[in-house]
Amino acid sequence: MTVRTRFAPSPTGFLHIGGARTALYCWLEARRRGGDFILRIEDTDRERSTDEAVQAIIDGMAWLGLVHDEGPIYQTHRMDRYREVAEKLLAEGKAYYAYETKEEIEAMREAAMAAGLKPRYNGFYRDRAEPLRDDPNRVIRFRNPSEGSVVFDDKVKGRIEWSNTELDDFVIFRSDGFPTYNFAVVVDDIDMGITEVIRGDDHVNNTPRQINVYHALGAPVPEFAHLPMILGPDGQKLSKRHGAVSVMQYRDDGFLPHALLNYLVRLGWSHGDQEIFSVEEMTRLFDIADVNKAASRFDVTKLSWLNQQYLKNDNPADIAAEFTWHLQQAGIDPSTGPKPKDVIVALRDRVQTLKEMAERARTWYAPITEWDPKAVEKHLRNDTAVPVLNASREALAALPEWAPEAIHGVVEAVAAKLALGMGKVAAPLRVAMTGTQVSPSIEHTVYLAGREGALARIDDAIARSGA
RNA sequence: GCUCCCUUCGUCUAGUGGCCCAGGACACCGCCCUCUCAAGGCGGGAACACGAGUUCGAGUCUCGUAGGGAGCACCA
Repeated sequence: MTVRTRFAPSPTGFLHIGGARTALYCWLEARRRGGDFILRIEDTDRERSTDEAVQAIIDGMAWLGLVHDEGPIYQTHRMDRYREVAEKLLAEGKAYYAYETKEEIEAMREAAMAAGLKPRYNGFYRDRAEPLRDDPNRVIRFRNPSEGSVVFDDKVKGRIEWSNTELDDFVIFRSDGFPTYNFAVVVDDIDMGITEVIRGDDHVNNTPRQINVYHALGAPVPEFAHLPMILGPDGQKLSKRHGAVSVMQYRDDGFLPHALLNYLVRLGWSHGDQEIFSVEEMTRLFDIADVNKAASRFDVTKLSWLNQQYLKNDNPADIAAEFTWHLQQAGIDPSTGPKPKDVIVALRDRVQTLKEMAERARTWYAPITEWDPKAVEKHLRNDTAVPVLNASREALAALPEWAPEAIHGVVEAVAAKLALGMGKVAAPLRVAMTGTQVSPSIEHTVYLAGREGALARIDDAIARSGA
């Protein structure tokens, strides 16, 4: 039987970090085992579900490259099917109608709590052969086994046993005619042939009752794998106050999709001491059974390190498009300066995100507007600055080929000619090119300014030297 | 309250009874390299929650304690 996994978010917001990891694990498990990955939208909560959220989830997954093989399948399109299955259960006596009001149920819960028991439905209508009647409070409840226990072997948590006496006859169809989650998921997972249910561990408690529904329906029970939560850096539940929780926010902040994927795959899973995994390696090495049981914390610092690893090792041409997008986001017109891929080569050892890179690249796409007074004072207004600038200008103007290596040769030649150290030559040039004391290596800094730009900036710097 | 789950350096983790007076990575500190800033190299400090037990031997198995989490809806 082919493996089939699914990612089943409810469309009530953007795709967040936790959901993305769940989707990643589902996707990887399907890929490694040659199976299918299905996207299902759990939109039966009419109050909170929105079309924008559906789109946001699809966009987030597309950016990450987590493509589904089937779907999206919408639960709201399957109402007739849920009804049909509920009718079947009713006919077989595996479910029954109940008529308590919400207030009565609430009173029941409170009484149980007061008695030190867990709040459960008391089964009032369970064995009462009352004729069907119309009632605004009519719901359908599942007839849960009253004895024995449910045992399942969770792929990440291990063996879990649950006594049926802990479970009550839960509602499978609400009075408003909509199915409830615990019922709809089972019907969906059966119909879609899901073999591995991979989801957040906030669902472990639901699993035993769902397994009972599988049994009632005579369907094979799938494998379950419950993933531990991803916490914020402070160990608290991840939320907006921790900063970015939306996957798309990470794109906006300058992270590469595969860097995020790499970070996420290592959060709760490992393969020996390996830290860097290409997507291809992940699909080969990842095994849901190797996932850790304990929750983990989200650490942007390590994500940033990983992001830089990819910035440094990817082919610049491959990330040029993503970088160009960031230039535009920063209000920079890429056509007014050097080729993005050249900028990447110069800056990738110096920044951790594409957003930072775009910011630092600004100096080559527009005239210098701010001169650091300290830089001007220290490196332009001294005895050697003007001679260095003049000699450099002359050599640069005569350079046959405008390339970093050639420019490096010019800097060395000027240093030799004036009997100065490299630093004495690079510093004034750096200030001339950027107005600051910090930039990539001097040959790249000059190169990126372009010949015309570099000569003009040198002239400007000489003017500012006070000479 | 009840049920279930979790617990190795600050963080992510390796570890499946002897290879562990616990390894890697991020972060941090120091040194080296160096045209600035980085990147890189080398080195350093830093953890088995606690207590019993099983065993010749426990981070690894069992029980308990403490701490943390999840769920207990006509929400998913």
